[in-house]
Amino acid sequence: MATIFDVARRADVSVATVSRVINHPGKVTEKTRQKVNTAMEACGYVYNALAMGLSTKRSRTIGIVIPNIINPIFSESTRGIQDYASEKGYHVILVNTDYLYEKEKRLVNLLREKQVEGLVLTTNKPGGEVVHGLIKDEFPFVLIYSHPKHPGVAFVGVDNIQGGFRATELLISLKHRRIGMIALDFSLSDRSYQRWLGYRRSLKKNGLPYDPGLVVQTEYAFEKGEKAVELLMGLPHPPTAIFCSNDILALGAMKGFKEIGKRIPEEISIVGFDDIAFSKFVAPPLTSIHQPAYEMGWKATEILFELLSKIPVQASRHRILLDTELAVRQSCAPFFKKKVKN
Amino acid sequence: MATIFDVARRADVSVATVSRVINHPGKVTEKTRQKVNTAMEACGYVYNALAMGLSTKRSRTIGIVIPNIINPIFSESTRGIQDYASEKGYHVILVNTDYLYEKEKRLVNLLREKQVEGLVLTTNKPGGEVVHGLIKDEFPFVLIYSHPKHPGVAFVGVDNIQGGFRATELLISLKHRRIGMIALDFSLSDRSYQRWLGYRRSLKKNGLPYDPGLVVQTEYAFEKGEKAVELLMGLPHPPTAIFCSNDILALGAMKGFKEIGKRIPEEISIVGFDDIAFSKFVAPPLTSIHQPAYEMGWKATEILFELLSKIPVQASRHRILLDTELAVRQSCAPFFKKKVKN
DNA sequence: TTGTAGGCGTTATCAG
DNA sequence: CTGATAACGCCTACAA
Repeated sequence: MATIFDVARRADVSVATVSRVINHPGKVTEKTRQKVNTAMEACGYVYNALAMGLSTKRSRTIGIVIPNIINPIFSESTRGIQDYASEKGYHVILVNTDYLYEKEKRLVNLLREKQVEGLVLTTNKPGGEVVHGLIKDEFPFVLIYSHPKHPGVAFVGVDNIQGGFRATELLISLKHRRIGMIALDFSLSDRSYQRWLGYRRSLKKNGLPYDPGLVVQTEYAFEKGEKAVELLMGLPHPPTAIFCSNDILALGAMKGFKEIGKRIPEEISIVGFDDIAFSKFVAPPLTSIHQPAYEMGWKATEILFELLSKIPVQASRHRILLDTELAVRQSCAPFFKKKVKN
Repeated sequence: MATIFDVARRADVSVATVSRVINHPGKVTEKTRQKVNTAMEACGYVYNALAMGLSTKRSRTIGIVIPNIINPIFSESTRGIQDYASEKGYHVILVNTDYLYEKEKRLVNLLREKQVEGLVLTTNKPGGEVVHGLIKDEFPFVLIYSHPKHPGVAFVGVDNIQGGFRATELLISLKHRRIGMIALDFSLSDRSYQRWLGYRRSLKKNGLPYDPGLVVQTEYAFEKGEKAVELLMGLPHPPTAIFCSNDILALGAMKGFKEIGKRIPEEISIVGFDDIAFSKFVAPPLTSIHQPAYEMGWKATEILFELLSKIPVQASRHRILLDTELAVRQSCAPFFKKKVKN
């Protein structure tokens, strides 16, 4: 591969000059610039951004850590991150944790070894050692989706407790009294736990008893939502409505209900969380708590770049809480008490 | 930041030794290894993979070029790529072209500047200059989704012509005679063009006339599919069935039909292409041509690593055609001729 | 405006 | 088994 050196020789200038035409074309005569450019063409020169990174200690790369790119909510925020980063001339390295904290830990380290300048991090333990390590080393990062426990940490997200609360309020307003929840295992996702907190708060506010038997924690997959339905409907006193901590589980649950012949929303109401683009197309259209994922990614990256610029900004500007919206669709209906057989 | 040098000083060994315990721990005494490891701990050493890349000329990074990570078909293949790469200790840099060739060209260059060792490329012009440039420079890459014109180029994909053919055959077997197509603009996507070829082939085989008015080329977006419906249904002699070149357009089209009160499949049949995970959940479940996207990504990366290993393999092993499958669901129904009013 | 030379953090070769 | 040292390709004072 041709290097800056080869180009220099060919153009009969110094490497410094070549470097200049690359980085500060203004600081070079038109004539020499031309010479250098044609020399570059001639030897098929390809700039080596690695060497640049080593030399300047700026890789122009950031890392994105998410649970799983397959989940549309994460592809949306990823796209938001990429679009902002790319405007700044940065690239992204993308890794998936599959909600596994050990993997998250390992990947964050690998990303740091790759010299990413900063991280947009979706963590499963906002108070965990990954975040603490980053803080200790003053490594630039911004959390998305989860709220950091630590006050100085930048983040962009929605109020998950409030989201869970809203979802449940809707169901209760529809006269449902036995409301189940299918949640991502709390050990896997802090967001899921928060949403459950909101669910409980709503129950409490409305004087409804909390029945732990109505909450099933599971893993991330359509099938898991499906399975959860079996479990829930096998109960002696099954729920008439279900809140799912994400849309994937909700879709799985819907499938599960259809399979056992339960009609949605006549016999069972469902509300999801995330409001991925597809939720409005499913049958019936899924009621869900909307998160502005693209915007979250974009904003997070905006903040990350502020952090990188090292010009100090008030920490308050680094904690952004976007609004969730309740997207009401046809997967929920009022509950009518059936006649009780004697 | 602590470097290998700091560690060496602290452990009272040479940098060479430190490097050894990192890369070939076997070639070092247990004792010195311990010394070095504790020294690394002590100064919070973080390995610099950039420097390694410069020195070894291996960045342990590959590039992924796709139109848009938002499209689930691409997140699936991306995940397949990532999973294989990560098994080999590689990371990926992901970029979106938005089906824009200029962008593709620019991004491929940037990726090469970042010294990615290879590329898994989704191109819009398999015979274009991007691919040719790569070939000329003997840069390792494998194409996915599209078929290269050039014989030596590695690729993994499905037979798009056959896919389009199958979709259309299904519709024809259901007695449809006016079959429209909503396609991604051929200038944007070579796949779309191929699928159209298959569509035409099927028409021809069945002795149906080809009506260009029934084919609308558009951009990638739900709304574009929706718009296309207006256009098609405004025709004096509108279609009774529609083949869409991808599921996103199909979902948009379905929405469009619902909005004008056309029932699917009773009044209009629809078949898509890609069979993304969500297509089975929509209303009605979408008939679609299934592409094994995850597997395509995985296989493509497998091949890429063979290419990287420089051990020569038969080119034939580098051209993989996976099977499409026709996933028949409820968005298609037989066409019954309506009574003609006199 | 242009050139010289040292440094960025690793690896790898070659001695010891 | 360990150490010294020259690359790797680029950037950036500092000089000229």
